[in-house]
Amino acid sequence: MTSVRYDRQSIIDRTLGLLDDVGLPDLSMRRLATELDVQPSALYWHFESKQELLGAVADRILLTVPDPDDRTPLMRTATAVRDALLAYRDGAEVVLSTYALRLGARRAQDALLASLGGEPEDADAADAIFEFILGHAMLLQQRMHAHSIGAVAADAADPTAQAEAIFTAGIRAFEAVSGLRHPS
Amino acid sequence: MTSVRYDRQSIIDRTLGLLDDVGLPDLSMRRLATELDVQPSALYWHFESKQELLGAVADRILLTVPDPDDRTPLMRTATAVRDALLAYRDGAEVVLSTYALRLGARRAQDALLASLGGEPEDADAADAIFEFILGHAMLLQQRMHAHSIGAVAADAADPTAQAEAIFTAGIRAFEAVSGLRHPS
DNA sequence: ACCTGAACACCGTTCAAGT
DNA sequence: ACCTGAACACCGTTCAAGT
Repeated sequence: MTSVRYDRQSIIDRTLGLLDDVGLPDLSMRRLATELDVQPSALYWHFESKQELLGAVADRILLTVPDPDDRTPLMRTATAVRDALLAYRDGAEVVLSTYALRLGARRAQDALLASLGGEPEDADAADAIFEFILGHAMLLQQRMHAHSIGAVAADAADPTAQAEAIFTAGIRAFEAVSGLRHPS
Repeated sequence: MTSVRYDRQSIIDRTLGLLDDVGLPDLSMRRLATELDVQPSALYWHFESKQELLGAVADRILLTVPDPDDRTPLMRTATAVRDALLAYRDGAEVVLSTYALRLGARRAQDALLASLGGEPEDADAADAIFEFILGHAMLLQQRMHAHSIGAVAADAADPTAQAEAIFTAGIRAFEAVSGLRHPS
């Protein structure tokens, strides 16, 4: 009967797993505690609040975004950010809803800025691109869920199909602007 | 002691008011019921669920967006959509989180498409713009709240300042693309 | 038609106390 | 240092019953 011990890292891992299984609305501290075979109050030794835990989860989600590199084309970096958000169920909402206090989000913005050429004058554009990707990914995951529970009109097509075209249209617009300003 | 009666419309109005007062995290069916001097269960005669009520609120938030008009410049329409989302506390999150099942969201997309010229080939771009505005507004409201409770670094400036520049950078990118395709 | 009352199965969080 | 046990103040939702 050796009692299991957890550190922040392992709790974050298990939270991500549970998130993928049940989705954000059903991700409760009590349910996570049950999953870890621990009392709910035990979690509060490691994290100050649910918010702080979700913030750490958000940082982890964005950790797979590659390091900034000004030779990576914008479309590639943007796709990497999007895919990081889509890798876990409700990932975009987790990042979006804990964003304000996040430091880890800078990682994504830095990568996008590097892909734009790294000029400080493009910082606003990089932020705008990140905001577009976040909105896009959250809406897509919303629709995927609505589609999976059949809460949507029967004529509704698979949401991922059109999403790709919208994503491309969005990123291309930013590419164009960046290309105009820095003609190669 | 005449008992007050409510219809969906008046409940939606009061919900919007309560949302503005307490924010989405504290907007509960029980609290709303107390506000209306009614039992919580009474709300379920008018609305199937909290989700459905919030969906109706989301539709109402977007109702102030002007009717589609292809003579309205994109920046003007985009600003109208953004301002509708910012008009109530956590408005962007309410719209974003109930979007999938919404019909009312088409209103905003239609207005944006009209401002792009109304060509069907620009539908993806119009959707992308809407996604950008949603992401932008939600992030901004997040930051505004974090700023107001002082949950953010002391060196952090007022979030609305930079937001305007980011918003402009985003919409301009889409303007440019539309301009390239339909030269006047 | 519209609402009350009571219940069911949950929440996040705190805090003394244990080991 | 790390966790338990018990409590506090809440949730969304259902449903019989009232008017």
